[in-house]
Amino acid sequence: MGSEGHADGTVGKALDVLDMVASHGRPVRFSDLLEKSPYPKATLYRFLQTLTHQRMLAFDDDRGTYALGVRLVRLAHAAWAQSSLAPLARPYLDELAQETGETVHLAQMDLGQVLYVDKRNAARPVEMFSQAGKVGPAYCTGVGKAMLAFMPESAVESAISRQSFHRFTDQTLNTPDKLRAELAVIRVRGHAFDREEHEPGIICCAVPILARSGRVLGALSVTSTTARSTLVALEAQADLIKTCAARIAAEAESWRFPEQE
Amino acid sequence: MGSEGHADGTVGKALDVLDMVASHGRPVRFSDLLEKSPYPKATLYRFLQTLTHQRMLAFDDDRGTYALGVRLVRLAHAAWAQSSLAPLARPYLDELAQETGETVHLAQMDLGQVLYVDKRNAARPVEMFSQAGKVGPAYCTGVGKAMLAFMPESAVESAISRQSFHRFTDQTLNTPDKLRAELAVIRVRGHAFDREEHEPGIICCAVPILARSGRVLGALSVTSTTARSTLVALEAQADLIKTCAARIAAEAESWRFPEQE
DNA sequence: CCTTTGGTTCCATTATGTGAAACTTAGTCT
DNA sequence: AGACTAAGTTTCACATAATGGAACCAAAGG
Repeated sequence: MGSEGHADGTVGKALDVLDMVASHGRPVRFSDLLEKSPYPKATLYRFLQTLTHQRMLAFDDDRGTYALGVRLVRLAHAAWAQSSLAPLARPYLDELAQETGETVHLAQMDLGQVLYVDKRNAARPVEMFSQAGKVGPAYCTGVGKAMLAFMPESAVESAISRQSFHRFTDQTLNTPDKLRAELAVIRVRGHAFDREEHEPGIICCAVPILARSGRVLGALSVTSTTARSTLVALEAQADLIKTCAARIAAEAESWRFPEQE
Repeated sequence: MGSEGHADGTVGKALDVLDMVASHGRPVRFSDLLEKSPYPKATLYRFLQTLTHQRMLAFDDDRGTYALGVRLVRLAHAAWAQSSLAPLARPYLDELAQETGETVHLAQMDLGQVLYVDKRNAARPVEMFSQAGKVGPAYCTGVGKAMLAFMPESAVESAISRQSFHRFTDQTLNTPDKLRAELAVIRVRGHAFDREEHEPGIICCAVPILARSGRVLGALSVTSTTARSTLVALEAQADLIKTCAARIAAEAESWRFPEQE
């Protein structure tokens, strides 16, 4: 949903419109947007024109609908490629997936939500935007809790205030207090579990990726199913995952200026 | 780079700045951008502030550099998911990759360039340049030529005028006329080859994905290496690829309104 | 033929963006 | 240290560009 407070300036509003189109999920007509938007007809119209002209949106002539444009996919590729974490973590993910034989996720925190930036699937070798770019809840995923546990107090509270605490399964930590207690445990243990808290049958073990300064760069997880593995078995891999995370962190740290020209 | 004519309005300029950051490839300092940009200091500064505040850019405090922000990755996921082609083509790509045992690409045309929107790796993975969101030249790739061959005259000429005709290999079609001649052949034959025109040792066979109206929706290709296969062997798969493309087209066509609410 | 719904254009008003210049650091040289 | 320079940030008078109510147009429906 939109309404993230104050959309500064014209660009802010335009991007807000972009988000509205995105959140609609499928191509959307002018009048549908008009209802959702706080902007008057003419204003919204102009934004859509501009964004379409800029290829951030694509207008389908036949159906009269707007959808997100290809320019975004281009930009996102660049964003992914020049992000500090994902590209350099690639070989490490490969290795970890190899060693564990399970699905591996790399995630970052974005505005209180978990943003998956890369993935290795046990079965399916290469997945792309179908998976990278996906967002998920922070309070009931391994990676989410791993990151929260090591973030500064203020950031954690801000993130907590953004959680829905929807009860996905009966294992879901559905109150701020339960979550805070869990985070304390994770902090000393060094790794987080997902005990079927988000999806029944899905379990995982996750660790944070920490810079030397202590700042949370992201998180790394190994996911399995109750049919195939157990929490105990996953915990046995915890050190392996931690080592991997440490190596990614080290690499990220040492990546100071690959020298220009 | 840049200079795509008229950056309409404030949003246009802001997006222009976004592209400048993207095209730089790695995190960029204010002064570097200042040099490249046509905007005066204060103006550029304000844009960067706004974009950063909107999380379209991320500012690295330690290094004082700007990079593309995570919001883009989110948006791109949505763009990919609601695009008409890529999500519904997924199972077909899986199948084609399975059947051929080779690398499969799905691409669309964007502003005279090839935009790869999905990919399946060969069982024996060949490390190549392409990934979703990546762009490539149209005049020397199989998918590019396949699409051009079936686009309306005016669109083709507009695209041709945007090509660099850089000679990547000695097989590269390096003039508009050579390309036009090749397109005519492709048009009757129904499929395009890449005869190591972009990368030495890399060959492919590509077909367009056409709507019933004749409009080009995208292209599909099977790629291999000269070490492992030949053009003749690839051509033997042409019908298979065409069938696959036809099925994707049919699905795209029938996808009229999955009915709302 | 008249009405409604959905989309596009006009244009006076005013908010917003603009950019030269002044200012504040942080860094370098002597 | 002190003086100089480069890099980044803020100010402010001004003009441009965004705003949105209202008028307009085009299909669909009665």
